[in-house]
Amino acid sequence: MATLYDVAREAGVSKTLVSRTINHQPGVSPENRKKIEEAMRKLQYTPNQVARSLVLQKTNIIGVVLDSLCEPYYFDFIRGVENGVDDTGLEALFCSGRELPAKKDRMINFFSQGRVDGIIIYGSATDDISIIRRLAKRTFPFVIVENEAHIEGINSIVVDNVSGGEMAVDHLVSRGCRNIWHFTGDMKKTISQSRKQGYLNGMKKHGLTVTPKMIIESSFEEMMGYMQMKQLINECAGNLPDGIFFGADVTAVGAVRALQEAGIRVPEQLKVVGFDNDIYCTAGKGIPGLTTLCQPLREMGIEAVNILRDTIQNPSAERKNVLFSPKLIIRESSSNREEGI
Amino acid sequence: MATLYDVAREAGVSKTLVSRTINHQPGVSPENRKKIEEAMRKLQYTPNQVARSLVLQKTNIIGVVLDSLCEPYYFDFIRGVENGVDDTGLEALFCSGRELPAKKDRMINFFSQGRVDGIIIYGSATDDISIIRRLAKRTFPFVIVENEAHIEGINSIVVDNVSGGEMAVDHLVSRGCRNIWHFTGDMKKTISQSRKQGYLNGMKKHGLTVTPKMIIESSFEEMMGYMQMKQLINECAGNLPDGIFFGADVTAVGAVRALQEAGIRVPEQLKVVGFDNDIYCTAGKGIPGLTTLCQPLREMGIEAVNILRDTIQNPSAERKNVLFSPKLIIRESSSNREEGI
DNA sequence: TTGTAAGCGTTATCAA
DNA sequence: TTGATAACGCTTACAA
Repeated sequence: MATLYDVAREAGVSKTLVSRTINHQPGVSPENRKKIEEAMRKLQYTPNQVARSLVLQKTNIIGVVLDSLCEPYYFDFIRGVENGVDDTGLEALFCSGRELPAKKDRMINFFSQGRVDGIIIYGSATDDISIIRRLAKRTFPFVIVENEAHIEGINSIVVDNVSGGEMAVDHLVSRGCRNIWHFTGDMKKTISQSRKQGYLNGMKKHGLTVTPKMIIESSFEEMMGYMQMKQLINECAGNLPDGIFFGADVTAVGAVRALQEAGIRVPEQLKVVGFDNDIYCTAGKGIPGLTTLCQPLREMGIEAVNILRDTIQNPSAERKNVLFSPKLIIRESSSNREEGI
Repeated sequence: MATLYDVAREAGVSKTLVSRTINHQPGVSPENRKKIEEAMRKLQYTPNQVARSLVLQKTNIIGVVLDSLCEPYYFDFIRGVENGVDDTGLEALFCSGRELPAKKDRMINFFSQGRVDGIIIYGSATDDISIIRRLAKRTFPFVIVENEAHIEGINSIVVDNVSGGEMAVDHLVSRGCRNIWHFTGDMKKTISQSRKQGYLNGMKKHGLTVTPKMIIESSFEEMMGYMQMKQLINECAGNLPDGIFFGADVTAVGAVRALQEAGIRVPEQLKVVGFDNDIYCTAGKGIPGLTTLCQPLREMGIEAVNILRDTIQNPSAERKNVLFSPKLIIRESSSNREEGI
């Protein structure tokens, strides 16, 4: 690979002039500029960005660490990040922690050793919190998204999952439900904990009592929702709830399938609210449209980039904590058909 | 950010010893090693990998450029790449060209300016070929995947799409079809061109004539398949084919939906073969299991990493061209129910 | 307009 | 075992 020095020699000028030519700076005579451009072409010169990053002390890259790159759930967030860097001169590079805390730690370290100007860390695993805490001790710019880690002095973007849970209960109550149960998400994620808290708050607000059996600890897997619902149908026979709030759409989809198989009609006998507006997991599944809480993931991706840019530009500026509100999307799974709603 | 020099000063030793300590090299007395480690901790020292990359002339990164990061189709390939770099000391960083040739060009340039040791370029757009040709003129290590670009002296990994098309026709013929039509994929992708060629080869082999109306130029969109099939049903009324080979599952899914709506039974009246084994687009769609040609995308991802590692290690070695075979997966959409197959 | 030289944060060679 | 010192490929005062 030809270097800037090679070009200078070939063109018979100093490195300074070549550097200026590359960077479209003034102070090069037209003749020399032409000679240099010719030399660059002849030698197939490409500037070495690593050397450039070293002297400029910036890479113009932001690193994005997700839990997985093989999960449609992240698509909107990824799009947001991609749109966020558009026309900023930055590029976003993505990698995944593959749902393993050690791997995520590794990727965060990888990036933070000067390889990028800042990091976006997506995910809400409680295991991540110590990793984040460690990173927070340094001055490296980063922003966490989704994790309600409650760490002082770091950038964060979260959805108000507690109020989302409350909204779900409010909605079910408004549709006439009184016996509302909750399937949690994976409780090792802070979002699941908050959504559960929202459920509890909502129930309390409406004067509805919650007993332990009304809360089913589930996960973010369709099969889990299916199996647990199936078991519930067996165990509770005639004592099923009239409404269920699921910590995630994917769980709801599995559970609704179990209900359908058992001949229990949704929403007539049991109303359902999910979380995430996960169109990939609901599309074409032959289940009623799922009422759900939608997170503005694309906007969050854009905002993550913006916040990070601010911190990179002004590292001593105060960190930001942004709270987005989920939006209730009402569909068939919670409708009152008999009332024509 | 503290530098190696800061650590050396703090520990009262030379940079050499600090460097050796970081890299776990011999030649440091235990006392000094301890002092240095303490200083590193105290200063929260993190080695600057950009500086390291500059002097070592390698980054230990491989860049992966996809057409999109928001497309489940790539999941298996991504997994393959992730598995491929495991335990190699390399990391894979992903980005997307967002289906725009200019953007893809930009990302390839971005990577190839010394920011990574090698690039995996996925996609078969004909627009990409000039980009690749340009990159091929340089010595930068890369491997293209999927694109049958027929460029000398570069690494490539492709699936034998021609033979895939032939296999599809063979299979339909073996199931009694004689009037077999073809919905192409996006014809701006080389894979679509090859699959069409395979269809033509197969038809010829079996002595079946192909007229222009039997080939429908389609795309990789479900809606496109749906609309075109609908139109075909209107136009051809009683003259529909008895078998269709689709250049992609996603198109097939749309078309089958149109057939179902028109009361045309698959596979009884019309047998269908797709391409890609795209479980995300077929799952739970309430259509019969789709007979399809499966590409070993995960293996291809692993192989891409391996080939790239070889080229990085030995840049003067001959480039490799690897051909994977698609595998026919027989499902209900092409079954002979009356014969009990 | 031009070129010299210092420096970015590392590694590595070579004396001491 | 140590520590100068010269790279790596670039940018940027500063001087000419």
